[in-house]
Amino acid sequence: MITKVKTGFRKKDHASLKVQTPQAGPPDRNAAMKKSMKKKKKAPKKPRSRLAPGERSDQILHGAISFFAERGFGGQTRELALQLGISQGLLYRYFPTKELLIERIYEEVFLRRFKPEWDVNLSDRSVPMLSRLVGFYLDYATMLHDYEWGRIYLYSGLGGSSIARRFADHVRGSVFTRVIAELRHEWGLPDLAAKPMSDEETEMMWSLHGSIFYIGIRQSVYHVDPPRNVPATVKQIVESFFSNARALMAGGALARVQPKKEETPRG
Amino acid sequence: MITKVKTGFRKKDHASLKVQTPQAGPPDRNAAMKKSMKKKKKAPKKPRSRLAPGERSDQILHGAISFFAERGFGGQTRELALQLGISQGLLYRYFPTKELLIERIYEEVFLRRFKPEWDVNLSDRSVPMLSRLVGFYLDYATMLHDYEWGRIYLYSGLGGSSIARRFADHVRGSVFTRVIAELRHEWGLPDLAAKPMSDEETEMMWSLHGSIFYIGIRQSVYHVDPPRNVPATVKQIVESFFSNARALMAGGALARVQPKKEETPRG
DNA sequence: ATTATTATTGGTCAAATGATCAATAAGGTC
DNA sequence: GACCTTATTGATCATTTGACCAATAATAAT
Repeated sequence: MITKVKTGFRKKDHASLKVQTPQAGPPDRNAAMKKSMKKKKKAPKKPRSRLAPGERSDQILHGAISFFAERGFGGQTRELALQLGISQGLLYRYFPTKELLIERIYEEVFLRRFKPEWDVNLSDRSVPMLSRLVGFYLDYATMLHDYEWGRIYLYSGLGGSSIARRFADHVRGSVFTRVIAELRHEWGLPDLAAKPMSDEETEMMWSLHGSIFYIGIRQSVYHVDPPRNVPATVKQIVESFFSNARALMAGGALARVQPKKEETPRG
Repeated sequence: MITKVKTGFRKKDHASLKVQTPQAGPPDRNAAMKKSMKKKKKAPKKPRSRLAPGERSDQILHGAISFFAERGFGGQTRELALQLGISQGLLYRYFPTKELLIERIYEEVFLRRFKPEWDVNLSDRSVPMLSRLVGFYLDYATMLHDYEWGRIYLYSGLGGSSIARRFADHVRGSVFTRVIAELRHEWGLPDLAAKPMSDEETEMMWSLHGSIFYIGIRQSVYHVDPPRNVPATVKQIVESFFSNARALMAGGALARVQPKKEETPRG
């Protein structure tokens, strides 16, 4: 067996640790602790708490979401365990590898938070179009602006996980399509079956999505002050979108592509 | 000295390594190599290249930007060195710690790419306001849409570096202020000295910034297809902003705060 | 060519880190 | 209250990883 002596210090330590002065202070505190302390005053020896597997698993999962949202997926299992108040080994009883745990997090964060009623409400033509749009984005924004959701979404995308791409594709396929379909109907334009979504329409939607999501990014990533009144700001953005969209969709690509009668299949 | 025997395998290895079959093949290959192989056939023994300190330092810095943009700052110095084609130890001659290297990257990426002429051009009143605005954002967007810039900006923000926050503050203090000042002048509204930037104006600017930056994010983070024509899309976004801004600034907060007489200053 | 300078390498250290497991004890059952 | 099941712990392993350094060799100076 090897007696570890704790002599080396990484350069990093000098810079990042708050107070780590080699000279002065209790000399050789580490070695002293190793030898003398059998029962430590601190860490009041909390009794083992034994949870039902389901509960513990949930607790770990949600703790891990909060932990990895903060630290990124490079965060260490030991620290996660510490934050959860359990031993590190226990993590591996419920999640065989760190990677599997992360997969579960993706599932929980991305798949569980997309509400089916969004699609339904967006299509409810008994409600005025602008109200539907504002109502939807106000609710959708609560997901986009969620601290953990936003950070995990970015971390997963930066890390190259396909889940992020798939989520973006899903947004485009559901939200974008539904909104454009309803706007087309609202303004008496050809429906999507007759004329597929144009690049301009897609970009219009991305722009709307981006400006609303960015409200969350600037908070959760850059810690810049949020809008004084978030719902009012979202409403404002959606209203601006709505008023611009009409001109763009009616006079823009659609009008340019369809009529002209020389380019389209001859009659 | 301890003879390493390489018996254990991490779970991770089973999933990620391509071919690592313990049985079969040259037995005890590692130990064999240690003893027998002096000159290896592979790795054609490339001659040492000796660069001037300045050049090597630059090469490392730019290689590190590309490397960390891809892997995040958790990327390992060994792999960075491999990608650079130099030994890992050499990194430490030029950058005493990984942390210092990262600091230099921030400096290079954030401080060096903000062009002073942006501010000048935005204020050149001999050019029509909308042209100035479009021209500025087209150029500004090339920075915002740069793959490395975007990813490093996000990684630094997520990692908690204050540089990201400071950069955002700087954008607000320079770009936002300049644009609003010019728009106020353009439309005969009170200047910023008379009436400070309103929350609505600030949010309007964030919204514009967000939708343009998000074009970059969706590419560099989520690998979603970019707009067919990026400059045209940016131009479109700026034009929409411009047409909405007038109504918002004239009829919105400003009018409400300043004169309560008639909603709009003249009509 | 010979020598001096120093950029570069390869090997190594200590701590960090994902993973494993035998021993332990909490909580239910009878 | 004794017994049994198994959730939990703490120590430990093998590898990874930031950092360090003595030996080496590329280039300039003489």
